[in-house]
Amino acid sequence: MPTPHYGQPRYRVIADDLRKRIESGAIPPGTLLPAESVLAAEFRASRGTIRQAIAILRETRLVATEHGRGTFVYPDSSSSGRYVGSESGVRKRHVAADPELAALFAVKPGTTLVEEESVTRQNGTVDAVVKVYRLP
Amino acid sequence: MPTPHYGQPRYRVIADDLRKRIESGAIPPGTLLPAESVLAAEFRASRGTIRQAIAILRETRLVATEHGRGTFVYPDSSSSGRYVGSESGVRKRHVAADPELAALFAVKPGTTLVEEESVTRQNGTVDAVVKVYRLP
DNA sequence: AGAAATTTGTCCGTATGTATC
DNA sequence: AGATACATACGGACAAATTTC
Repeated sequence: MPTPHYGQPRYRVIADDLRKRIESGAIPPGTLLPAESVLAAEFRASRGTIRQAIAILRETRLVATEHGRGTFVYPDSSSSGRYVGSESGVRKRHVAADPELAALFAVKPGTTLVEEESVTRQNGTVDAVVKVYRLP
Repeated sequence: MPTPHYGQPRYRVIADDLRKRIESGAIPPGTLLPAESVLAAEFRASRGTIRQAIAILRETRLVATEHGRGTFVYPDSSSSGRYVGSESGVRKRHVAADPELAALFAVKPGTTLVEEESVTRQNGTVDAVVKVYRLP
């Protein structure tokens, strides 16, 4: 079989499919994605292609992968998985205020806050992660 | 031949090597990197491994790749870190890395991180809470 | 405690598609 | 048109971390 990738490449199509499953709640936050080998069988794609798809979800911070464990869906990602910054490395999302933040902002715990996350690097390695919380 | 990758994986070693060539000026800004096939021959690695290495440099914004053309060295971005030292009350403490922070810092979840928290106010009311995470 | 199974990580070789020169 | 270079995709093999038995 040849390798035609008309329009979108397969790994992007697969990534979109998985993203929809996550945002729709079909794969709830905090749970594991099916193993790469399982996804490969389901999509009839090679493991490498599946890994490319998951890499996209990882870049957008929709999931996190751990060696030997699997790929987890991040908490939050179901209803407000928006990625604003295109390439700037700044990611904006809505989070619920924990008791500490709630006290600082003088609101009830659980109130929605805006979190802006940016990453600074030095020689390619992550130097610091900065999170800024504000009221919407 | 097996596939032993003691210590660092090959693609990271190759990425470091290329990064040094760029930072030393051996590959001047604006010029092309050798083609992937050439690098593959030089490092005796597969093209896939070379592509993994270049992907790292791309994430760091050290190079940019264009389809059919090649991989260019960025015209120097040595932007220094911009720091706005707020004024007051910087609170420092140790926290355990959640999966997301762990992934960013490339450490195991649970690893100790230093968290610096500062609060900016306007007329006494909290405007924003800034949290900076670093490795100890 | 230890072995086996599972899962992700790395690496290779090959083939083909697509964009640029 | 032809050559060159990057992009996508496959399949296989082994390494390393985790979980399960």
